Amino acid sequence: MNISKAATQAGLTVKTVRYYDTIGMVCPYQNPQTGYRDYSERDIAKLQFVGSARRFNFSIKECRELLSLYEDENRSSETVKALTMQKISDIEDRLTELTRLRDKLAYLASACHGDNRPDCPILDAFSANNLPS
Amino acid sequence: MNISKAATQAGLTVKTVRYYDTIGMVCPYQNPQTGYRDYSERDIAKLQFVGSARRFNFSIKECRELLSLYEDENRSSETVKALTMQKISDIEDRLTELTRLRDKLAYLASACHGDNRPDCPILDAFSANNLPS
DNA sequence: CTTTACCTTCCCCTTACTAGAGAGTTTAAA
DNA sequence: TTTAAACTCTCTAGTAAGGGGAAGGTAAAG
Repeated sequence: MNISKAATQAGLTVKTVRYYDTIGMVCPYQNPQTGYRDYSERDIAKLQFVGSARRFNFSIKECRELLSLYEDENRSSETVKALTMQKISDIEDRLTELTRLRDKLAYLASACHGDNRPDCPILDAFSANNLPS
Repeated sequence: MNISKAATQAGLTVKTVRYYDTIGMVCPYQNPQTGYRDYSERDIAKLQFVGSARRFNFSIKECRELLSLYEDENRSSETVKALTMQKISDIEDRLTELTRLRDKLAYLASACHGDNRPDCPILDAFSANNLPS
């Protein structure tokens, strides 16, 4: 299967699929005459797997780990679960941080009258360096 | 004031402060003999301002806009408020997305026994491409 | 046989810095 | 006064994860 069909099947762009080859993550057979890549069903499955994991916010490095577990017949689910729990924890930290950020900004916006007068609590807050934490 | 004191005052690293000079955001006087940067009080204020805005998740580009508003005596708070409201909206989109992501991962993790057996619902789910939305 | 739609590699661009090399400068101690 | 530490400078290269586009080869359809 050529690269654009492979990309479509996996819900990725051609650029991304080619990138996954160059970094050694999903490397299809490559015709030595033409240089064209030829994706097998197994390659497609791997691309789909990586695509899913990426959409779950796993980094390329983590995708590599997951992929090797995925390909390992003798794997245990222990490692995968640990990786996933860690990822959940990361996401929750990020959620906390973003929520706080939004609340701060909402507070500032509510205090800003938003008309043409030159005084502005938002800029003042940035400047004063005494933001509500 | 030398660069390391400037950085400390603004709660930034020396590298970052130097970077802000090279990209033309906060450019101090530079001694033509030694090449050493010399930060004025005004420069420090700008660094602090940018530091705050960055901590509020404003991009460098947005910081430039805010900075020009900050420096413009005739600015209106309208623009600043609009920028902030947009940023709040961006953050809320991101919150929604991350929450959904966490819920999906939590669901998968709960289905995974996480022991030494080789079967793993998480990997199966990534592979099957039929994830719960 | 030609046109169009692919494919390839190659290099630069992005964001917002960070790390480190190699060389010059300032400051404080001996 | 010398010397050594602690600064400073520029420059290059790297990060994550690809995107954009050029120059050139190839495949499939008419």
